[in-house]
Amino acid sequence: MPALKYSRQRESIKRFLLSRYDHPTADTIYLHVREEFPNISLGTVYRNLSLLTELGEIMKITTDGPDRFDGHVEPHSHFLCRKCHSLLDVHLENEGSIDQEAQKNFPGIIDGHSVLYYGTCPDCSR
Amino acid sequence: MPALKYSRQRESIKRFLLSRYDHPTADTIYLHVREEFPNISLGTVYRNLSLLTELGEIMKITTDGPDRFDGHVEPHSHFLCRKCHSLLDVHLENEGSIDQEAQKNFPGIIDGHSVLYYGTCPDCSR
DNA sequence: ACAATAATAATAACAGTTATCGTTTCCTGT
DNA sequence: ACAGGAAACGATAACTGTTATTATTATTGT
Repeated sequence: MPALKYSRQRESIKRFLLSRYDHPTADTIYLHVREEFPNISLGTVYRNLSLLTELGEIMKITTDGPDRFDGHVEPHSHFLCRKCHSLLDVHLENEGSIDQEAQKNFPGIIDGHSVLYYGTCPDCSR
Repeated sequence: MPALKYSRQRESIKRFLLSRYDHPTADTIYLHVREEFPNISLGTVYRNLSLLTELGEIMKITTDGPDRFDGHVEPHSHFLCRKCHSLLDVHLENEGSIDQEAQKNFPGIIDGHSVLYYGTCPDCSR
């Protein structure tokens, strides 16, 4: 693995994700960071999102449609609105014990999980 | 919505999924069904997988990489091996109460969920 | 058997993402 | 401060998985 080297673009991507709670897509991130770095490339955004995900500094959320990214890595779950496709945070009381619970009925080694809820978000349900 | 009309190809796809517990991808399904229908098209496979999913007769599992399909629709969760990418079933004791649990801390309407566990499968952990 | 229409096979188009490659930026040692 | 090496960049091509298009075939109701 090559030595990590600072980049202003990566810094900016991470700052943006930390300021947001709506789990933007790579494209949304690209459009935003472009205001600070007008000729950043979409490839740079993807490369840094992968790198930051590997480093554990951000979290990638795979759903139907494009991947979404979260700068807040404390364990929590997500909710996807079937109508407007907004992705919201859900904080479970037992987030920490989910793996052990499943481990009881499973012969392999469980070291993580992701939970995605579906339904209608507050805005769409009125 | 147009009236549903029988097709032998769709029947075959569903039969295959019911016989399997390894959650094959569209491509795997295509390769298999081709033994019975040598000139079935990959598009036909995708179209029928979407249709069967909408009808609730099968279940689509979105992960990193290609979508995978499950002919067994009783509520249950899944485990993805980080090493060999095999996808296995996990049966939780409280599968039915997961939505209500999360509903306590969430202002929208939750009507479903999907849980994906990560780790090392029995085969890979030795 | 016939007409209506859903489903098909073949293939093009598409979305999201990853890879390539020549140039720029960052870092380290002098 | 400067130079050399390597990581990161921007531009763009390539790739993967999936959906859309269209002319033909299969299914269904009369």
